[in-house]
Formats: sequence, C-alpha cells, structure tokens
Amino acid sequence: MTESFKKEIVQRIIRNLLDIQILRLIRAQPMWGYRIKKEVETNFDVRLRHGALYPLLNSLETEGFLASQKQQQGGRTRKVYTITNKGKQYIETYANVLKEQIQNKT
Amino acid sequence: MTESFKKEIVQRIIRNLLDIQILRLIRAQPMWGYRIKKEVETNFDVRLRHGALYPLLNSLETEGFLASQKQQQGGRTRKVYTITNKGKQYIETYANVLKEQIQNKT
DNA sequence: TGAGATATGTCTGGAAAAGGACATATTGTA
DNA sequence: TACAATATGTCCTTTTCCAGACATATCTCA
Repeated sequence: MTESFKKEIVQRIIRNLLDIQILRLIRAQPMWGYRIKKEVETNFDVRLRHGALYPLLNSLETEGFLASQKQQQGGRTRKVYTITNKGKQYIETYANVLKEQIQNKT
Repeated sequence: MTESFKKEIVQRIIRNLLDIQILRLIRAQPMWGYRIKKEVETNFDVRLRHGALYPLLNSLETEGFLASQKQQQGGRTRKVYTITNKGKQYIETYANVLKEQIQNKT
C-alpha cells in the first residue's frame, strides 16, 4: 500500500509543482525541453506532454527563473536552459518549506 | 524576495496538498471542521473556504483516511475527526517523498 | 434582541488546467 | 525510403476545480 501511496504522492507533486521539479533538474545540469521531458518521465514515471512543457519553459524564462541559449546540433536546434539566481532562490525556499513540513508535527 | 516566495510556495502546497495538511493536523490532535479551518488560516495565512473543506473531510472519511465521532456541545454538534492507520501511512509516505526531494536524489 | 461567532452542509457558473491535435524540421536506422 | 526519434512550438476542446452563494441551527455577548 505504501508503494502505491508513494507513486500517487510523487505524481501529485510533479503535476502541481512541475515548475519546481524542472528548476531542480536544470540546476543539477543545464538541459533542453526534450531532455527534460525524458528525464521527468523516466525518473518519476509520469507522462509529461510537450504541449504543456514548452509553454511552461518559455514562461519560466520570461519570469526570470531560467535563461536559455540556442545550441546548434548539426542542423537541429536545442534551446538549452540554465537556472538564474532567482530560480535558485525559489528552489532553496521550496527546500526550506519542505524541511518545516517534515519537522513540525503541527 | 525570499519571503514572498515562501508565502507563494506555502499557498501552492496548501492548495494542492490540502488533504495531507489536514491529515497532519488531525494526527497531531483530533479536530472538527471549523477548528481545522481556523488552524489552517492562522498557521499558514491562507484562506480556506468551508465549502471546499467539508466535502473534502467527508471524502477522506469515505476513503478511510479519517474516522469521525459526533460530539455534542450543548445543542451544537461537532464532528470530531481522528486519523486512521491508513491516514498515518499516507502522511508518513509523504514525509519520505519530501526527504528525497530535499536530499537531491534527482 | 440582534449581531457575530460557531458549526456543518450543498450547489453552480465561470475560470483554469489538462489532453490531444495540428504544425514543422532534422537525424538515425532498418 | 520510410519510420521512429529528436526538437520546438501553437491551439482548441473538454474536463476539472474553485469562489461564492444558498441553507440551516446554536451559542455568546453587548
């Protein structure tokens, strides 16, 4: 039962806090959309539709959480994202909130 | 900036994982709906509408995460909820997922 | 006695989100 | 050469969610 709970909870976190998971991935290593999709799908066993991902990445860049550089791979273009200081602050704050969630028996 | 981030993140967690926050509250101390509403609103500085809370409590009981006993307070009735073993397992699994999130297992 | 707090419940219209389709181009492989 | 994978983007319809309203009853305090 605990295993199915775990899968359910992970999926809920991915769905509702997808931007944060993306920031965490990119902080660990700069990445482009297609790669992020594959990482999320294999790491968390959740379907991630590119029709949701690419607009999200663009808005995260517009809001200053991510920055991108175009990278040519032959004739194919990759938009490689790196995390900004603002983005780092956001996930650090997230980690702090989680710590409180675990510690407090509230 | 980090402060406004914190408020935003807390509100997102409450909104999307409200059931878990309720289970955590009730595990700490058996409680009824109105009290839960007040606790959540003061502890997390988030508005919690009773029109969302009461149906959620009823469904958590139906699914076996909570149990309730009616308590008479004069002519006024309180529905006091306690957490079940299933409910405890759910929030323990949640805590484990959060630990992995913090420990940067990605 | 009237207002505000306590206490629990349902329901609905509009907004937000999700799912899937439409669109295009390159690269690798069978 | 055709199909699957890589790579990024938009758009529309359906579904889900939520805020606020509707509903009822008791208790406390001024």
